[in-house]
Amino acid sequence: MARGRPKGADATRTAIVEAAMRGFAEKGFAATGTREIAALAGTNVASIAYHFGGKDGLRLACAEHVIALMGGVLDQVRQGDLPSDPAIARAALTAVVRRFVTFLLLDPQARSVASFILRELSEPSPALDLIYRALLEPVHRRACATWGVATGRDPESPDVRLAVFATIGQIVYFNFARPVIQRRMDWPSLGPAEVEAVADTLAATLHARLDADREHRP
Amino acid sequence: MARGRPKGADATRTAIVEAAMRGFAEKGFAATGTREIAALAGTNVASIAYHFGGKDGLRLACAEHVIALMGGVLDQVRQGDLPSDPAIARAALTAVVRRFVTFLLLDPQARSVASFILRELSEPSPALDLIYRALLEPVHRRACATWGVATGRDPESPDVRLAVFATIGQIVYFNFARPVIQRRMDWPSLGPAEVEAVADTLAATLHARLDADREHRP
DNA sequence: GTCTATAAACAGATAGAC
DNA sequence: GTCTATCTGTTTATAGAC
Repeated sequence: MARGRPKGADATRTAIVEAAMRGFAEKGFAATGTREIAALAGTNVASIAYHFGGKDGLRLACAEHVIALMGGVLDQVRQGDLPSDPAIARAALTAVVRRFVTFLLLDPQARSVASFILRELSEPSPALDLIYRALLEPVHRRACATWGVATGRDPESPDVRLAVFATIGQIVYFNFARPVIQRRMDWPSLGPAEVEAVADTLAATLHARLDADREHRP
Repeated sequence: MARGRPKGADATRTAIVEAAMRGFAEKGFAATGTREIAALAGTNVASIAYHFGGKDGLRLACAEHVIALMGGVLDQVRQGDLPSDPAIARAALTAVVRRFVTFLLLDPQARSVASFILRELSEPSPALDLIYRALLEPVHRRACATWGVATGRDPESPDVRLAVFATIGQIVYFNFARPVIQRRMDWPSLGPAEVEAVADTLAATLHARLDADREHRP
């Protein structure tokens, strides 16, 4: 049986998860059938129940896949000691924003990952709990800490936490509103040049906000 | 003509659309069954096919409902002449941000409306075209024009258009990421007090960005 | 216009051969 | 582990009574 993909149980698991990620991202959880996923993964329907216990188990496995994938990108954020100098903290935040928006707009895997999280936010499931604890909460907390160093403010104050959320919101918006943005910007395609323009705009907003924070609360 | 009666055909149409909006927003298009919609609307399954031709027709009818509903809110944005003074333009943008975020977070109808648009962005259908032309494009263009007055920059320059998108992104993020935000902010509920905190943060970011724009490009 | 009953296609889960 | 065949329930669409 030549299927064009590696054999073995582990390869099958991976193939199913990746096929499910594509389906869930493009059409949603309920709209993506197990038969469709199995066919896309080059296997049969029963293997989904065998490997994941059912469709819900597959959804959880996708969440773990998302965490592992995004964790690799964001580990650079969580790793290492907190910057001690405001200027360095500011540069670190800028770098994270640029790296994050580049990943979200250019990496082909990012599309399904972001879409998966977005759908979990609309229809919360146990998978969202997992993603929140392993991904969203630690990253947000670390970003708040860095923001605190950059501005001299209390990192866990409501306003700093909200400002960090607003910054994240800007970034992810450019991912999921892509069809509207491309149309309004007259961008036939969204390549590195366009991403740099977006990153420049987001960095400018970030810098303006950080500077304002430092001025008003020294 | 005999209309406005609670039991007429028009009332049935409205009830079905509103029930469908709730279902589509909470669980998605595919996951919401026609039986469930009919039951929620207090009618039977067959009436959906009778009034809308089928489930797809109901989806288009929901898009028109969204446009009509948001049109009422956004007419306040589009109405009147453009401000001529930078300070007034700045105040106008601030007011729009505050009104928009308050609407998105407090109005019960806004939740399903925003969620419907969000799902259209993930799974584009003919409804998205309609919403873009009638709603998103005019509002964004008007916001860019006001931004131009407030900062003295070219309203249709790529960076202004992107900055306006970023501002919009911040706002809508607080709508769809609500479960994550409530959890991280330790907010058991999201009422007027919490919305004001969000609005303050967004207004601060807006002001910082506008001031930076005016300084660097007088 | 509203509703019941039904049709035809679909879903996810599973038993059992290999 | 992989797969076919099948079970059970649900979906949308529709025919026809009222």
